[in-house]
Amino acid sequence: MTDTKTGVAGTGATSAGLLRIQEVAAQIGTTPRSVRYWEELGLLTPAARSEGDYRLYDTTDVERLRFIKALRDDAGFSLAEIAQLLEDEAARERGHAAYHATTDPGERLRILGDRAVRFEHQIDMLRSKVERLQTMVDETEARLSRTRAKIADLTVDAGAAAGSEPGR
Amino acid sequence: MTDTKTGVAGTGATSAGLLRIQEVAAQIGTTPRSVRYWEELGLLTPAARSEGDYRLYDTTDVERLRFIKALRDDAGFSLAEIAQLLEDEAARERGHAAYHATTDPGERLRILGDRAVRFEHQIDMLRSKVERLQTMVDETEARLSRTRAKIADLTVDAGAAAGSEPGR
DNA sequence: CCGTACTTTCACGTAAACGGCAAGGTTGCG
DNA sequence: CGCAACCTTGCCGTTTACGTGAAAGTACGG
Repeated sequence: MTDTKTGVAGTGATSAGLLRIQEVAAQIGTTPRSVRYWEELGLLTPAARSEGDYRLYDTTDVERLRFIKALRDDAGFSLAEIAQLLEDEAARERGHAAYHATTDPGERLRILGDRAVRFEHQIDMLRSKVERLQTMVDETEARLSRTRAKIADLTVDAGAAAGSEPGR
Repeated sequence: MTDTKTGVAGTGATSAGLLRIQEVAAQIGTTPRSVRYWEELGLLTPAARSEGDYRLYDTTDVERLRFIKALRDDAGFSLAEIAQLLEDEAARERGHAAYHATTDPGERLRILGDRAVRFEHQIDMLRSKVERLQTMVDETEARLSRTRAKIADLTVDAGAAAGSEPGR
């Protein structure tokens, strides 16, 4: 029962922990077409290809795809904006390779510093969106409060006497 | 200098506090075309037309348009979703008229209750989006922390001796 | 080795959300 | 009343983010 992905034919991934496009698409809740399109826009690179040129994805790819989807669905960023944010991520990945390529502590510190700056940038973008959204929530809650106040007034009026018009 | 909107010809609005499409568009930061399109989708109704069929907007219209824009830009909702949320708002407006049309406290309570429910619905939608966004912020912050920890380690290493590889 | 399901690239189709233009009517200062 | 600037309703064009085949290759259990 742990084998949800195999379906009918194929073990899913050739032999390693690599998945084919349909499976990753299903895992993150999208379609193979979208994943290919995202790749076409430079949002990710399949990490590997099979003998017959099948796209093969590893866990970091899946994470990345999930992040993309979240940025699109939850944050409402356009793929172009996401491309900006992931240009950062891509640089980070390349930085990861460079990081292990060097032993120079100074170089490593520079790479890590860059990475931190990129994260801070992402956080800023997300936070500003959270704040604006929160403002909308607050405003709507204020309206709700006013409506509830009116309801309370009316309820009291109904319970007691029917005098003059209250908040008008 | 307080007359930013008039431009060259016209007082902007015929005589009352009503504005023409270009001015409201400018005020909320969009184009007349978009405003007309939003109207076409049923997101709002111009509230008034001039003698020559010019669209005329009042302050509540502007508020509504601002809300629409915020939902689109900040919350990232599609116009279709906004239409859903504003179907509520539209009902609210109609409810407003109905509210003043009746004197029956029971009827008024029902109308206010409906309004409150609509607001709650809107708040729920916005809040769930805030939460998902906040999760993304948290995750990114976690990564930032880890990166900073690495930096600290490296800095200590550099300041002291170069022993074995730390967190690896 | 065979059949079926999955995958590839190419290409065209589409819904959403407008942009832009045309042809004609409106406003309103001068 | 004249004319510049703005508005109206079409209507077609464009960008984004995919959907949907078509034609051909691949993976693999039987």
